[in-house]
This record gives sequence, structure tokens and C-alpha cells, in this order.
Amino acid sequence: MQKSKSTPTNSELEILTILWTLGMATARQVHDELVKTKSTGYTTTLKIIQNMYDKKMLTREPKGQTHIYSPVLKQAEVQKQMLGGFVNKVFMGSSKNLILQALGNKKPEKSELDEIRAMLDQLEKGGQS
Amino acid sequence: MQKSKSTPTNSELEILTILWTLGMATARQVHDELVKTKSTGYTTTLKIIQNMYDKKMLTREPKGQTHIYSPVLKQAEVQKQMLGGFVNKVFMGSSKNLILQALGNKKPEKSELDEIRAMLDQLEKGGQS
DNA sequence: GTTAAGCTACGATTGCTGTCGTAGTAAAGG
DNA sequence: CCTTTACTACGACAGCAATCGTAGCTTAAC
Repeated sequence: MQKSKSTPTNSELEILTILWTLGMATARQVHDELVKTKSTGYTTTLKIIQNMYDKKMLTREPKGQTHIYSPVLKQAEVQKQMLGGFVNKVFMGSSKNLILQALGNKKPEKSELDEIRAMLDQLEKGGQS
Repeated sequence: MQKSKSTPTNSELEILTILWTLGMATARQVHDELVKTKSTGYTTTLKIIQNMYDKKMLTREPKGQTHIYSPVLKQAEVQKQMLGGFVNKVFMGSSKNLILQALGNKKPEKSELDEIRAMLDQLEKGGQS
């Protein structure tokens, strides 16, 4: 019996991030990317990918004797869900405090500030809750 | 030999959050608060608090036959450190994307938008990178 | 003084994550 | 053919977080 939903673990997230940039990939390809940033064995990577497949976080199609994996969820969806949990746990549900803290931590580029301002404007214009 | 730093676990964070609002408290007081939001046994709470004490996340002073615990780190410090890790893991280091996502998720109050705007202004005025 | 209540401290246990070794299979080289 | 290489699938294990039971101590109650 395989587990259903839930939030990805750290290792799973690393693999998802790679898949989001590659679009789809074999376990070997993912592992080759992964090894650039951390030291780990191939079977470890494969095992986690298989777990993710069992959890239905990934789909796969056979290709020769191997498989090509693709993420089920879009990056933005996972980010949204994880951010929601994070703001609840760490910032007691206050997005505002999170944003202020994020701004204070490391100062963004001017162009990024402008983007954020544009978002604020759009929110305000766009109306209300 | 006890472990030193690191980021608090979920349960530890729940307890820290309670201690940040209470300032200081006995294990019993913390547990009474905790039980309002989750179902757990007293010894479980106590054990986690003791772990936190061993890890030096809390200080304590004896009071009668019990102890009064206080958090070592300020809430903002822990938030800052956890936010840093989170933005790296989930948003590939982009604070901007995190902020945009946070704004998009649930729209803040007008007053909060203003606060954020003020922060933006201050950042820009203050001058930086 | 004996019992009850409340607390601390100490294992023991469970579940999950990450780690890897190994067996088995299939293709590829010589 | 036989060996090497590359991949899958399975199982075992360690570390850690969380959970709780229990023993032992101290104070209050009767």
C-alpha cells in the first residue's frame, strides 16, 4: 500500500527542482544533476525517485529498459502549498510578517522591488478579499 | 554530549511559539497551551522541552520542585534563519518569488499592503546593492 | 504516617527519511 | 558465447523525531 499526498521531503524537493528545470528525465540524468550539488549514491537517488513514483508525485513512461520521469505537480503549486504551511508554522499565519522579514533579510535588486510594487498595485486595484 | 545548534523541529517550534508569547513558563503551562491545538501527552511535551534544554534552545531556572523555561533565541532570529533555509530550498534562493507568491496566495489587508510599501520605500531610500 | 497528586527523569518503541548493498536482467563489446 | 556495463527492484539499516509508560521523588491532604 502506497502513501498518498503530503508535502515533499527535502530530498524529494531537490529532485523535484531538477525535474522542474529539465521537464522530464531518467533517474540517471536526475542523479547526474544532483551530484553536482551533493554527494550521494545512485541507488539512493533511484530509491527516492521510486518512492516519489509510489506516492504519485511523479509519473513515468518506459523508454527502452529505463524510465522517464515527470513531475505531477507544477512548481508554483508545490511552492504555494509549502509556503502556506511555512507561514502558518513559523509566522503564525501572518504573510505580512513573512514578507517584511524576507525584505529585511537580503535586499532585492531595484528591478525586483519594482516587480513587487507592481504586484501590490495590482492587488489593490484588482479589488479585495 | 549534547547537540548544539540547528533549526528547530516542528514540535519544538510549536513549543517555542508558546514560549515566545508567554515569555516564560513551566512545562505544565506549555503543555496546557499545546493541548488546545493538538492532542498529546504531558510526558511527550516534557520530553521535547528537555531535549530543547539539552540543545540549549531553552534556559531554565528551578522554582520549587519544577522548572521555569525561557527561550534562548528571539522569535525574529529563528524566523530569519528558517526563512533563509526555506527560500533556498523551495524558491531556489529567490526572495522575490517567495514574496510574489505570498502576496498572491492570500491578499493582505490594505493596511498591511501599506506597511509593505513603506518597507519597500525605506529599502530603496536607504540605498543598497 | 499513609495516601494521593504532581513533577522529573529515563528508557523503549514506532515511524519515517535517507543511505546503500546486492541480486537480477538486459543490452553491448569483444 | 562470455564478460562487462547499465539499469531496476528489493531489502536492510542507521539516525532522528515523536510518543508514551513507568519509576522515583516531593509536597499536600487527610
